[in-house]
Amino acid sequence: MSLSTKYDPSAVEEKWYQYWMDHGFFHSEPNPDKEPYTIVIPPPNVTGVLHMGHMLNNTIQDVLIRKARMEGKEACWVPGTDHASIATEAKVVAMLKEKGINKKDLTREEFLKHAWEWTEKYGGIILEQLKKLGASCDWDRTRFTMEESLSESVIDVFIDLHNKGLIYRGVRMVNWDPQGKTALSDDEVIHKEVQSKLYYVNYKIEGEDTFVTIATTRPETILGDSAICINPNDERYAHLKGKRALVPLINRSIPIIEDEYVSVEFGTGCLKVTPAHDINDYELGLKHNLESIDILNDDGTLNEAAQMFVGEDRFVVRKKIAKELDAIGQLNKIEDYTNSVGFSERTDAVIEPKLSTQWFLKMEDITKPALENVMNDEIQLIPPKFKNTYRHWMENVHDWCISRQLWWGHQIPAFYLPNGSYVVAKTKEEALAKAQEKDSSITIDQLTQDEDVLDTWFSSWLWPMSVFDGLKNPDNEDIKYYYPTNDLVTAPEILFFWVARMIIAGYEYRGEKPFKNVYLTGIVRDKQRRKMSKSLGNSPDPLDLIKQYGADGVRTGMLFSSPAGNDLLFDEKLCEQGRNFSNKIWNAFRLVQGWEVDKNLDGSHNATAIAWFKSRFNQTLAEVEDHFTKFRISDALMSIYKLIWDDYCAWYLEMIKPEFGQPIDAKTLEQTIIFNEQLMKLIHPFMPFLSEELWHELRERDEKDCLIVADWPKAEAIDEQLLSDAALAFEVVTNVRNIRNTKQISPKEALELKIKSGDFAKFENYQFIIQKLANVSSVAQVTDSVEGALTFVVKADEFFIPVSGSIDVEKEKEELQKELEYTKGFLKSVDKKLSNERFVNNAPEQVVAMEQKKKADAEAKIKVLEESLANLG
RNA sequence: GGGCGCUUAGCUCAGCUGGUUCAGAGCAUCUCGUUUACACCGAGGGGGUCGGGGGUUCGAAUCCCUCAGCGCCCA
Repeated sequence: MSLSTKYDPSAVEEKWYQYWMDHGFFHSEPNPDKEPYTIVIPPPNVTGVLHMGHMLNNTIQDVLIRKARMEGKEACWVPGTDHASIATEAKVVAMLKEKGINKKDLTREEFLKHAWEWTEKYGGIILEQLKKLGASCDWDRTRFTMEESLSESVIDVFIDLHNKGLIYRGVRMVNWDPQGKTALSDDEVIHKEVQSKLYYVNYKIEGEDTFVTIATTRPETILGDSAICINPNDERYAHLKGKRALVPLINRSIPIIEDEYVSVEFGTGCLKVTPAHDINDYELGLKHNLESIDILNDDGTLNEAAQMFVGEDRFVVRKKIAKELDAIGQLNKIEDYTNSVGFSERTDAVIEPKLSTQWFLKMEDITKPALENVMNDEIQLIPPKFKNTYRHWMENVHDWCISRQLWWGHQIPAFYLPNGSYVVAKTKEEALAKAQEKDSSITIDQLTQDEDVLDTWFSSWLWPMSVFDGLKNPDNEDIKYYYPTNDLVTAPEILFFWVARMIIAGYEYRGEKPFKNVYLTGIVRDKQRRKMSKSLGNSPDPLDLIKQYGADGVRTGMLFSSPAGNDLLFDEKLCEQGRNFSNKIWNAFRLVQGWEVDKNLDGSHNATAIAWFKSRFNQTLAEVEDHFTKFRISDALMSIYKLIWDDYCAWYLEMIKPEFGQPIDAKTLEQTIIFNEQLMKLIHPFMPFLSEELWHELRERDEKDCLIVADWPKAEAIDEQLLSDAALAFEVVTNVRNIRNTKQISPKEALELKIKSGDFAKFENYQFIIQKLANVSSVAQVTDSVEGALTFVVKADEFFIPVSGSIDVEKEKEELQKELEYTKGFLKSVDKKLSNERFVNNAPEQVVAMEQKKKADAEAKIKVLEESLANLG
């Protein structure tokens, strides 16, 4: 045997991936004779490198697409990347900074040139890494959200929605990063518990000589106060109703308003309201019609509106103002206090809630079909528990803030006229025409385009359509054939950001869902349940893992424990298990490959083994299909794992294996090779490389005869009787092995087996198998108990193994007695059920019949056990 | 504070609309084994009052209530 005892993935993975690519097996074209099966990849960020989350996500997609391809569908997996405005811009800014270039010193065009260079250099890395994993994407269809065609679609959609009156400009509180000078989305803000101080400040009541004390963590915002708020039910402050107070230091007169929002317990139970600098205060401000006084510049320094400390940083001012308040006797006290403060994910600056004008999309009506069609399962979320979460979000949806203060992205196609009004148009020329309708004297130089870009999600929500050019060219062959796509595999974290919005866009622009099923994977965590992250350094490098365990090993490792929607606690041991499995398959192949054929041999003794495995295979195949329809990918893998390891290797191959060095008959070998091929088909979606390698080792093949495009097996009839008879025979084998183990009899020592059974015929087909697997020299029927033998009982049959030495009669009796007692106890419980009239009357017939069978079996067994005991004396 | 979800063997998890798929799987563990495909292996074994309590039912891991612990989302 020339092949190594260990499977070496590195030798085959590269080879087959290249082969598949060279032969165009990943490529798909619309084919009316075939059913389409489409997946669009959740486009990873161009800034990204492959992490464990991608590994899981893309392994699942590859499993689905490979299975569909084998099933004869026109399988199309569209890959691509996402331009990721904020992340990419931050990377490029940092890169420029290292080169000593400040973004501020660049024009927009200059900056974008750098950004494109960066993207071209690094943007494709993650897709290259996916190839190592084995991802069978149609690389000819690779898309990028910023490429021309997709960008045009984004702009068209903006214009269209604006024309429909769904896009508007409005003021909103955003998370402002004063260092990055941009608004951040909520998920780019990291909240940390911080040790800070609670300042108790006295506000003078206007026209009186009294004070009211208010606690705040941010005394610098006092300068932007526009009201004081008390709880109308708070009797302590009832005397303040309808009065006014004076803002300390600047003596601005502000109203004292009443709102139940104020917590009576917190602080002093009295709240200062700064609508421009706190989201809750902003809401209060809207409700009570208060003035918003924005006292901060974009860089976090105070502006003219603050009247004091103009140009100084917010944190410097915080200290100074405390001193000043103290000096004039209006600082009551300072307490230590722990609160949650938001920090920018990118710059680590403290986030400033800030009012600004942004673009919004009205969500109320446009979301209706998206909600309805998930609720009625037209689109299925897997697992379905996410339906609730989805509904909750959709029913409470806020308008979508779609503008970002960045340059990298799709620039908003709005053009401002000198008078501050604006027109929305695809180009500056079109904008001019529209502007001139308003004012014929406008020239093109007087138009300025909005500086901001659109939220990245505003392009990725079109992804399932735009990758097929379905927006610009809605009747093209691709979109008609591939849309709606079949399955989307993504993380629950972006159910709203992305999935929901794709559904919205799908119905808005094609009147049709973008996909049928949404498979939500879990988050990959480490053994301590911590999310894997770069900053924690707890994530293994996927490419290292692939080197160590092989792509097949890592793929199966990821899938061994990843039920839909549940987090995956990653452990390298899982990859090790995957690698061991690869090796097991490899060695099973080595065994078969090493057999010589003797054409004169009669293999009829293997007929039972072959028939059994056939049924077992089909039984498992049915199970696997069932798991797949429910997206139980882990379970499908586990079924195949057990079929290969337990049924094929441990049972089947052991049954048919010739004596060492002996040849095998042609028929058995051929059948075994067929089985091996069938198994490679089943495992191929999970372990594409090893299975393809063995596919070609098992037989000489034509150039295009590859497993990746082989036919997926079709389930055939299962012989249930055969399977249950075999299970019985296996139980006999296990019992004999167990006796060897407990009695310390060497596996090399052949034993005799005598069976006392009312139905010996059922063992006849299995005689050969039992002999071989249990190392039994003969299987014989007896009518009487055998003296001086070890015994065991299976069902109602008694088995004897005569042994040469003396046997410990007492110990044998003890064991039989134990089993007898257990069976009697079992019978008692069954009897109890059956004697319960209400059970017999109410339970379904089937259940009652089952109980009656249990009773009969138990009684038969008891009889045999009692006889055995009697025989032992 | 509002909403959703989880708790089953040492670990990770199955267990659909109550009844042989009912107490399961994989891993880990223990015993034995350098047999001739594989020690990245083989054979065999042990291990759980299904988070606690209560209820509905002939029958509950499964349905209802309640308590405890944990997690996530929104504010």
